[in-house]
Amino acid sequence: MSTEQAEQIAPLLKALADPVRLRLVSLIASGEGGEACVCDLNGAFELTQATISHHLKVLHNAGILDRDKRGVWAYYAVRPEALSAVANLFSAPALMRAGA
Amino acid sequence: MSTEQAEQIAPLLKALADPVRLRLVSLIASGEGGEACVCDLNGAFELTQATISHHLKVLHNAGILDRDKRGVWAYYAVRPEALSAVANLFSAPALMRAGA
DNA sequence: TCAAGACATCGACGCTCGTCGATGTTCACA
DNA sequence: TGTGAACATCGACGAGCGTCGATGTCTTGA
Repeated sequence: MSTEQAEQIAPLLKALADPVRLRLVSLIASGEGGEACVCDLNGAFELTQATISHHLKVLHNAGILDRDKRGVWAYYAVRPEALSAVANLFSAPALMRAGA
Repeated sequence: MSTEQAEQIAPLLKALADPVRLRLVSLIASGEGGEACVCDLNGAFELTQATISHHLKVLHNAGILDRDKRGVWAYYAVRPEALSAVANLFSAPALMRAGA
């Protein structure tokens, strides 16, 4: 694994390396159509709306979530490519093995 | 995905969410017998020996690497279970889908 | 017994992160 | 036009992280 590859994938893992954000991704992925409304996500955590919004922004900036504003509501959807990129990285035979 | 699950997996991802540590795991996994000597790892980075030792400790504490001291040298080996746990998490159908 | 080497640990430094209250922005509806 | 609701952004705070030089610990071999 090259330095460039590592520096490309590390931010993805960094965005996912938080319990709240992991649950957010899980909730959104398991939502209807693979998406969820922020209004529903806010109630699932004992955290401020500002904090949830912050975590969603981090996931969005990392390319893990897509944002779609419909009227007053904002919907986030998971980008499956982002998650499969992580899955492939740690599956054999993958980049972690055979001197990739 | 439950809160407990998220709090259990997040530290694993956190340990891997660093370019240096990603390359360390890759180098060790691709080494002979899936292990590598610290003396060889030190030369692969433009970082202090103390910093490499610190990163190895983080990976060891997270359960990703096993440590084995042989005489003067220390060998680190990858625990495949740790990596496959991450791989399975982000593969469909996995915890991230179907309301797990 | 002593010196040198391999690796871990310590203490410190800037920087980033997670969280919050407060405020801003945009939309729907009266 | 104005009011309330949904969501984003801002500024600030304490805590944790990555890195370093210095030092400690352990092993080997002379």
